[in-house]
Amino acid sequence: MIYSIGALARATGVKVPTIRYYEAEGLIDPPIRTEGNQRRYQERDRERLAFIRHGRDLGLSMEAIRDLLELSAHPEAPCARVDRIAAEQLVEVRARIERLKRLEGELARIASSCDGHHPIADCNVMKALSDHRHCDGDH
Amino acid sequence: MIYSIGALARATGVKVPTIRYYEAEGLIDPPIRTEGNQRRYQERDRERLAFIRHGRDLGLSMEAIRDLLELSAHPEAPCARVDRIAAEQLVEVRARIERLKRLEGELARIASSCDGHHPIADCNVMKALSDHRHCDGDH
DNA sequence: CTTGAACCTCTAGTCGCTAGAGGAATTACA
DNA sequence: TGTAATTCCTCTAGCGACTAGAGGTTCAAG
Repeated sequence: MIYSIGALARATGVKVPTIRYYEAEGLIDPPIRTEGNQRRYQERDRERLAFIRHGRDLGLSMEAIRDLLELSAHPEAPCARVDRIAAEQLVEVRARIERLKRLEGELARIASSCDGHHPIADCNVMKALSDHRHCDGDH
Repeated sequence: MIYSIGALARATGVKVPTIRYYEAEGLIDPPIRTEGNQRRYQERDRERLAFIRHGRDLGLSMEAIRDLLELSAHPEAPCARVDRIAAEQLVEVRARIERLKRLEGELARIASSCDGHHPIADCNVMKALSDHRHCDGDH
């Protein structure tokens, strides 16, 4: 199976300019070209791009993905670093969730105190934003 | 109370270059200057900056904050738009939490399947990243 | 063979800051 | 009052991870 850049984009869900960007950043190899200078990709390019996409969706940085791709080139090495990258990401995701939950609580409190009908001068949303003392969070 | 830019930074938790950036972006007014061209802020500048900071901490975009500041200049208008901005933000925050929770689940599954001791070729983390079929999420 | 979609490169813009250079003003202390 | 440390000034450039657009070329279908 041979893909044009657009076909590859459809097959992986990565947009065309993003594919070119990944190539420029060295995450994927420059593919072969047609006589007319257009990119043509193969199955293994599609697999690599799917790997990248999945990692990005999981919140991995391009840096982390670059590391993983580098590691995958040495399949005989122990996978301790692979494990660590995943674990670090998990810690970060959990922290983000915690933080967002605190924000959710405060936003819910703020938003529910407003019926949208009184003048701005009396609006509790505005008051809440002006005055941080009501918050329990540490933001 | 008069603040130098550094004192204002300490008082609000907004970093010095960020204050200058907000000024350049028109979120805060250019303050008065000393003879030697240094910025000097007053209480109301501090309040406005605290408002901005609080909004940013709640995840509001600079755009949304700009809108709110604009609205606050018309304290007699009804606060329906204020309410809508807060409600929209709440919806977004909840969506972000949902999404992150799905990622957390997948990352936990991936990370727990790896003890860090086997070769990369056999690593489940790498396999999971290469192959999206095991995921239940829609990412 | 023509037409229209998809492709090419290149530059610049997005958001919300952050870092650094190179120099001037202010403040604290002797 | 002198001087040294700190803070301040402007300006430009960089970050991550793309996205948009201009202006031109190639490909594939009919």
